[in-house]
Amino acid sequence: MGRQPCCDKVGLKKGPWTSDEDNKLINFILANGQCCWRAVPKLAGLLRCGKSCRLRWTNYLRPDLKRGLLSEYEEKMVIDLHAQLGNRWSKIASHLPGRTDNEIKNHWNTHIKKKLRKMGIDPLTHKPLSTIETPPPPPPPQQEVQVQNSIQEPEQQAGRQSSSTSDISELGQNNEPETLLQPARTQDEENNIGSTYDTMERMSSFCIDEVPLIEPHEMLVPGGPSPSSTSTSSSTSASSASSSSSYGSNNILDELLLPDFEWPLNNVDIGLWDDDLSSWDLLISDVDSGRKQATMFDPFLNQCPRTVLDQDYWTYGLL
DNA sequence: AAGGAGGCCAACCGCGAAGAT
DNA sequence: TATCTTCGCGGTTGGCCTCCT
Repeated sequence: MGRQPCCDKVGLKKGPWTSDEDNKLINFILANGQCCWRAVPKLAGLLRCGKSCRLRWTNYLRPDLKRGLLSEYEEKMVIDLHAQLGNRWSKIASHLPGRTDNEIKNHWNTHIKKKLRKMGIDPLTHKPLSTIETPPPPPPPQQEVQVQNSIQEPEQQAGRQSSSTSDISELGQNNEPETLLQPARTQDEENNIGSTYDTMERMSSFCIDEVPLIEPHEMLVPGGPSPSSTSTSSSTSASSASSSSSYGSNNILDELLLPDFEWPLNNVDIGLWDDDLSSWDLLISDVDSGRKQATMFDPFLNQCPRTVLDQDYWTYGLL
């Protein structure tokens, strides 16, 4: 059977996204949630294929994304996870809230690989490049246990960053060759890894990876809620937007007119794309504690379709 | 200051998996 | 069961940016 192209190539735009396209996509997804991606471009009024929209959203526009370089701790997690999972970037990314598989993949290829090689470690196998130079491995503790420790004691890890090299080396040496060369794992093993990193995921307490899926019949049709109305203060919150993007998408929040939505700027200064998510946490915890602050979001909550907003994780996640 | 080289990263491509018919 | 559709993943590419000469 012939495989159909993901979209009609004719007439569809490719290449860097413009801020206008970003706005359309953001507005559409904020208003409607994620539905079938194939339908998104049409409904959002974009000349892109659904795949492109999904990528743009997941890799760049999602509000929960962290921007900027991976921290030492995140980097170490990536290395540990890569040793266990191999090039399964999406799996690795799922353990690093706010990071995308693409981002991790890029970081791996551009930074970590080099770092490891510099340290004398083969980034593919996580074993020493030259076994001659390395001392015999210490009595092998369980690798999973080691990883678990590294996750459960982030502060300690940070405190002994200088020893991270040896940690990684040990990790590599402790790996059975077949484990290293066979990244594929059983479901049980993956669950194990998942539980291993639960702590990390809980630490974040903020993951809106799951923008609610909605049924097509629940979807609002373009251009979303009251496209004619203009946001009064969205640009204020955008003042701290990260500059990490190139290709004309910088400061998209400066231009982004979220539908009738005012960020609660009186109390919390939030940069949507700030590296520091503490403001988000503050916001979330405010909402969480008895939802006293729920009124902060009224303007937006009232404007969005119920199918989207009456789900707790959506409310907590995005707002 | 100009030009070249390499780094970096957003986006694209093609494949496989999973679900629907 | 076979075929089709859609989505997600991993590898790769293209082009901007920065550094070096």
